[in-house]
This record gives sequence, structure tokens and C-alpha cells, in this order.
Amino acid sequence: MTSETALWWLRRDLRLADNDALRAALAGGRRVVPVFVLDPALLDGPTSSPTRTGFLLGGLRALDADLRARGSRLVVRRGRPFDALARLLAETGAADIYAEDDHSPYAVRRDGAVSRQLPVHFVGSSAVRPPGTVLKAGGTPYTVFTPFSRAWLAQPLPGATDLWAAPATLPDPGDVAGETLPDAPRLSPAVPFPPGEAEAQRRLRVFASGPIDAYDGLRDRVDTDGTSRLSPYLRFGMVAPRAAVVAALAAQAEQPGGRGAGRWLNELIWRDFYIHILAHFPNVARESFRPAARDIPWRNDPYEFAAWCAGETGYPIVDAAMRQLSESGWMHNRARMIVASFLVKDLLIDWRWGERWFMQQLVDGDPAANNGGWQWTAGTGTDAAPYFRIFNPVTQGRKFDPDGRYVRRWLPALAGVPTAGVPTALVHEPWRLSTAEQRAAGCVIGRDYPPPIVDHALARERTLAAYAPNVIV
DNA sequence: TTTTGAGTTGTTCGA
DNA sequence: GTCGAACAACTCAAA
Repeated sequence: MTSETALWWLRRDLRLADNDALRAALAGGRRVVPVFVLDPALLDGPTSSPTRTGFLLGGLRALDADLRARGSRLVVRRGRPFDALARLLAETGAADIYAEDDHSPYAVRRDGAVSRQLPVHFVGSSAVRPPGTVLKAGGTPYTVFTPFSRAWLAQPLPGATDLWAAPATLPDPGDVAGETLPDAPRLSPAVPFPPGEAEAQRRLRVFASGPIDAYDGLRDRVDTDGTSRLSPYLRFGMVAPRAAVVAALAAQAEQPGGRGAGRWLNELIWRDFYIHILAHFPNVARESFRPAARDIPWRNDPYEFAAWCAGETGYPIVDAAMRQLSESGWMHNRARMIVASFLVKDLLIDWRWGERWFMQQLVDGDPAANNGGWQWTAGTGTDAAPYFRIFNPVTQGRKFDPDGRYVRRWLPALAGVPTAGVPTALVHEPWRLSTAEQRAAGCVIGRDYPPPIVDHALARERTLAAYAPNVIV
């Protein structure tokens, strides 16, 4: 062959636009072989999720189609990445491998092993600003979000000129053998996330051109599509996080008085924050960030955990959210906080149990964001919620699902419960309905819907005692 | 080195 | 119904 060859190793950057690794691989007119390695350590690991794997495989199919439309195609191999890449280097005669940097603990181990023996170059990052680039004056990492975000914003911000479209044509990778993508597991029709770069860009465009302005006011409403629903796409890099930042800044410039775009940008900065935290403090994947919070006397009742997983706690907002998770692979952000608070602070179950369940269910499951969120709720992490902040599932339901549309959607047993009337709307506390009202609504507690697994007021007192500083010192 | 101000997302209670 | 205080103390970041 006449020109040099490079492997483009895709991991969580399944896109052709704004892809630094692809651009670096293409530089100099090289022949580029796009490769994805199906890694059993990830796909069959203890924190894998059939829904997420289905989304990934769909994304790979979409990417392959996008590549073929440009004269290229995706080469899929199965096995340990090191072995697969070493073989491909030999088969193709490639001199270099280009990949976007991934900062999660597994990726760091994997990439370290690969880069010790193979010519791999890491270009770009799954974060907007990679770990190590947002540090305190002394060169150490931030552990509090607000100063982190100030330092993050103080650096030059990306603009429209930093983005580039997918190349119109790509070099033919030549005759390289690859596996066909496995069919199973398929995405359930209930999963409202068609995979692929085009869909990711469409969602970002639609969200940033309107709904983002209402984001600040609607983001907490679980009964409303007030969020971007971009998380699975960002998880697999079907859209560049940098492109999301640019879109948020542009929306902010258009609505200088509005708070929605800035609020959403803040969430993108949180995404970077937790990527940095996990990269700088990889032990948080195994234990609480705060040493003082490592000795909380968890109850860890396996039956209560099973009820939480199944959405059978008797608290409608909790159960609806857990059904939304298992049926659709996704859960509204506010609902994630509510169910997490319930698991940790009402049931006193170790946050790591909930963290693992989320990873096994979430189409957007990401080790950094998931760990950060759980440790925040549990009060064990960086900049965490104070231990006495315990969500009341009834109050949260009334506040963020005022008409009960969300709980009715996911809990058919509650479909007949009135939202208004005598004595008040009780859809978020159906056990307070009279026997006659329960019968009229077709929701008899104990028959159609479970009674509350714990009394929230008592559970709250129990947790305050368990967390009290004199206990956890 | 010391000091000071500040810290995602709540709830409950009593006036 | 609304409002402010209490919940508890600690750690971080920066001057």
C-alpha cells in the first residue's frame, strides 16, 4: 500500500463530527481503519446493562452506516482490546493507533496496558476539559463544585469555530476482516433513545433552540419533558460534549436574561467535575470519599432492597421511578435523587448497592456521574448533601408531580386514584385513602398496591441517629 | 500560617 | 398559608 495506515480505536466517541481522534488519525492523508473492540470485561461485567449494551450496539450499527456512506466501514473485533489491537496492527500494517481519552478507572488500566506496548496516541477527551486541566493554584484538584466551576468557566470557552462537521468522504479501510455485530440484546421498544449520531445532533439542536430556555423552571418536573434527554448520547460520545457546551453558550447569548442555558451548562460542568473526581480519587469507586462516612451502620436488608429494585416500596413516586428505570432504561434526574435518598436514608442501605443497580439498568450509566450522584445523595462524597437532608417522598411527589401524571403513567394500580377532591389529592400517599375510596379507585392497599415499606417519619429519625457525627467519627 | 466566607437539588417546626 | 430558623459541624478555597 502506498500511504501510511492508522487505526482509529473507538470507545465512547461514537461520532464522526468533532472527533479529535478521528481527525488526528486522518492527518497526513493516512488510510484509516475504524475499529471497535467488544470487550467482554465491559459487556459481560458485573455492572453491565442489557439496555445499555443494546444502545451501544445500535450506535455501532448507525456509525457503520455513516462510515459506509462515506466510503469507509467499521471493523468490529471481540476480545481483550490489547490482543485485538495487536492483531489488527499486524494485519493492516498500521503504524499508529488513535483514540479519544477515557478517564474511568477501568479505561485507565486498559489504556495503560495497551500504551505500554502498542503505538497508541490519546487525542481529545470524553470530558470537555480533561482531568488535570482544572486545578487549584497549588496544582491539586478541586473537591468542591462551585470553585471548580468558576475555574472551569475562567478558561477559554469553545465557540462555533471549534466545531467541525463529519468529513464528507473517508479513506477505504481496505480488506480487513471483522465480526458482524451481535443481534442481542435488542433495545426494548419502551426505551425512548434511538441510537446514533444523527439523533444525538437532532436532540441537541431541538433542545438548544427552545426548550433550554425553560430548563431552569421545568428541569425538576418528573411529569414533563423539561430535560434534554441527551445523557445516553453524551455517555457514548454520539455528540461531542464540546458541541453541547457551544450550543448552551449560543442559547445563552440569544437569551441573555434567561437562566435555562446557564443552568444546563452548569450540568455539563458537573459532568466534567465528576469525571475529574473519579480520575483523581479512583478509590471513590469502592468507598465513600469522606473517611468519616465509611462507618455508617447500614441495615442492608436484602428484602427491602429487592422491593426497592422492583418498585414495590409503597411510595408511589419511588415505585414509579423504579419502574421507569427497569422498563425504559432511564430515569428523570429528580427521580434519581428521590429513589436514591429513599434507598440510603429511608432504608439505610449502602449507597453502593444502589449504584450497582443503576449501572445494571441505566442506558446512560456512567461510572463517574453515577458514583458522584450516589455519593452526593448519601452525603458521603465531595461537596455532598448534608446528612440531615432527607427527601420526603410524599412532599417530593406533590411538588414535582403535582397532578400525579408520572406515578399514574408507571403504576397502573394508581390509575384510578383521584388527584383532587376529598379530602385532598392523595395519589402520592394512597394508604391514606379510606377503604371506600380505595375500593372506588380500584387501588386497595395490600391487594392492588403495597403498603409503605417503612414509615418515613420513623425512618428519618433512624437515619439521623445512624448518621449523627458522634456515631460516624 | 491564619482567617474568613461559603457550600446543587430539603424538611420540619413554630410563630 | 407563609415565613424564617434549626438541623451540625466541617472542610474547602482563597485571601
